[in-house]
Amino acid sequence: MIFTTKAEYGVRLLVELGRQSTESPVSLKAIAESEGLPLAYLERIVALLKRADLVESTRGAHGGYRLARDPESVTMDEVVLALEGSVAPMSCFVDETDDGRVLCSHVDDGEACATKFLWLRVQGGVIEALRRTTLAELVAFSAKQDVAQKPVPLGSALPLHSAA
Amino acid sequence: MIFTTKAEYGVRLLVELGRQSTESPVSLKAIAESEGLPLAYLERIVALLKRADLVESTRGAHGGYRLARDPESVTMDEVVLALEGSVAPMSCFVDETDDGRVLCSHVDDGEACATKFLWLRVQGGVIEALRRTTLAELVAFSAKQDVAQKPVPLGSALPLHSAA
DNA sequence: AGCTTCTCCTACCGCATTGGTAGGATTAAA
DNA sequence: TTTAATCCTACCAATGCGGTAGGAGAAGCT
Repeated sequence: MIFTTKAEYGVRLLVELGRQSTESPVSLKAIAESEGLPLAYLERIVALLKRADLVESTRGAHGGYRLARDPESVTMDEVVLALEGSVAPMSCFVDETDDGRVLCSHVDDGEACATKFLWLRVQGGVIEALRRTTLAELVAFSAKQDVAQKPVPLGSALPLHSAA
Repeated sequence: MIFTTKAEYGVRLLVELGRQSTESPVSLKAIAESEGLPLAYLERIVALLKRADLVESTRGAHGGYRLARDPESVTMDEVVLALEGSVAPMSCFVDETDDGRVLCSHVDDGEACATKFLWLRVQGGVIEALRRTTLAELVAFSAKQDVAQKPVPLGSALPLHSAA
């Protein structure tokens, strides 16, 4: 498995926030219910997103979370990096640099480490695929599917994602 | 972590076999010693490669393994697929098709699954990176590094990779 | 003030997988 | 018939993952 549920849930959470175009914060409880995810676990996940300045929070009653940046500018490589800690193909890719691109730890082995050459290629493929996907794209995709699958009465006052 | 040590060790094993251009089989013990890997564990890994017809074996004394195909024709996507079982970005990618390209299990969810869209992209990036890397390329890379780092007397009759 | 609704924080826990070991059975060369 | 190798299966410790529990602070509402 490349990613864990932290990435899955975290991205779902961001998409859900992106669908709320309003600037009023959305509570985790609402998201957890609408996505069917455990609230306590989501709390830990959203903390990772906040630490990376991808979401902002307001505490107290009627508080919640909202996106900290324009969805167009949020690329999935930073999102996944914030959630998973690194995008490492192999356990020897532990010494991460600042960027998320990491280097194999046994660079100066006697053995030439042909595998490192391969894993770097794989890592490049993953990061490139993530980098060219923006949050805005995912939000648009999600909205499109919504309309296609279940046409929802627009303009309703639903508590969450009214397909608008 | 994208891959486990099964992929690491398995690829190393194939590269080592590829360096032995002779048609006489190489024992696992020799490879385990030269690569510093546990023999018993390598046995289980090479079984995966054999099941995928990537290596051939001869039993008994002076037996061992050799490549079953031309290294030029062996691409890393089949290798990793044989070793890891699948290249799945997320746990919902379990229903594998014949090809290794797998489909998300909740295709027909009410929720549009924007994440599936993302993970498919990532999976495509990984598979593409693997597919355009051949075993021959890795063998050549390994040999090049060898020469660059420690020039070896060629034509010797050592039992295993004469860099030792 | 006090209650409620949130975010926030930390410790804990069952479970599956991973990486590795042990021990033997089979095959074939010397 | 000994020896060197592949093969096969069961076992095991450690790790990480997904999830739970139980709060402590912050802000709105009455």
